[in-house]
Amino acid sequence: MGTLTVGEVARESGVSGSAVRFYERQGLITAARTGGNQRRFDADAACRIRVARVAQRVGLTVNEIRDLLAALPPDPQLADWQSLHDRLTAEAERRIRDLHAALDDIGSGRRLCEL
Amino acid sequence: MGTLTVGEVARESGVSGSAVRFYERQGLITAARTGGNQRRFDADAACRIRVARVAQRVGLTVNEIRDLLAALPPDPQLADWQSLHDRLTAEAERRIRDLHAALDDIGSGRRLCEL
DNA sequence: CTAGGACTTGAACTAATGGTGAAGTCAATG
DNA sequence: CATTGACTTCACCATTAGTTCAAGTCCTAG
Repeated sequence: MGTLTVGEVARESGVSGSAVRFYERQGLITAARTGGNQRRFDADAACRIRVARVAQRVGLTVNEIRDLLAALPPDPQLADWQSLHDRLTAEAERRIRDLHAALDDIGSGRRLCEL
Repeated sequence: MGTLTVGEVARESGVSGSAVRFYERQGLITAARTGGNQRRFDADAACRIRVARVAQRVGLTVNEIRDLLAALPPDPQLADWQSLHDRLTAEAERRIRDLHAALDDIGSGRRLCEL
């Protein structure tokens, strides 16, 4: 039973209202509707958005974040957040490894550029 | 005195002809023109493009790569490529540090998500 | 000298990304 | 019961990195 409005979630998560609606359209968060068709969010919505913003810094797209958050059940427990954290961490580490691989390719400058 | 056509640079660098023209428009490479207005590239053009592609993997945009390559003189020497390499490496390392910072933020899961 | 493959331009198009804005509707309060 | 702020949808915007198209021009090998 959601109780939070778009504006409240926006304030709690630090993003704009239009972003909150955008994230709902993209499936990062879900909302119940009032009789007057307004969105009402659960307490974990702002939380999901905060995680999403960190995930964006890691370089995940909104689509990838949707998939990541899809693994999170409604009314998530500590262990659920923990496992999300682990998956995000793993992804960040994978991207760091990719950058190191690019660095190695740069290092082999001769292969990059025979003059 | 450029001698390479668009097609030759494309083959040597592994990108399409339209991409070669695109990179010229964006200032990543420069071309002389024949009497008949065709592009003729110097030997370092394919080289620049290979560097550009690695830079893209590092996450630089075409605009950023233009700025990076702007530091490379015409007829670049080994030391010029070396310094380019160093700047690109520094940029990659900066991005790796950003990812580590994001990882740290994830680590502070409690701050991310008070439930 | 001529055939045809490679080249020229500029504009339109693609496709993804991450939202924002306008016009109109709802709801809580004084 | 009217105001006002929050809400609604959907179309649109801007950026990024090219690709594609058409109509025409160049250049090189035979």
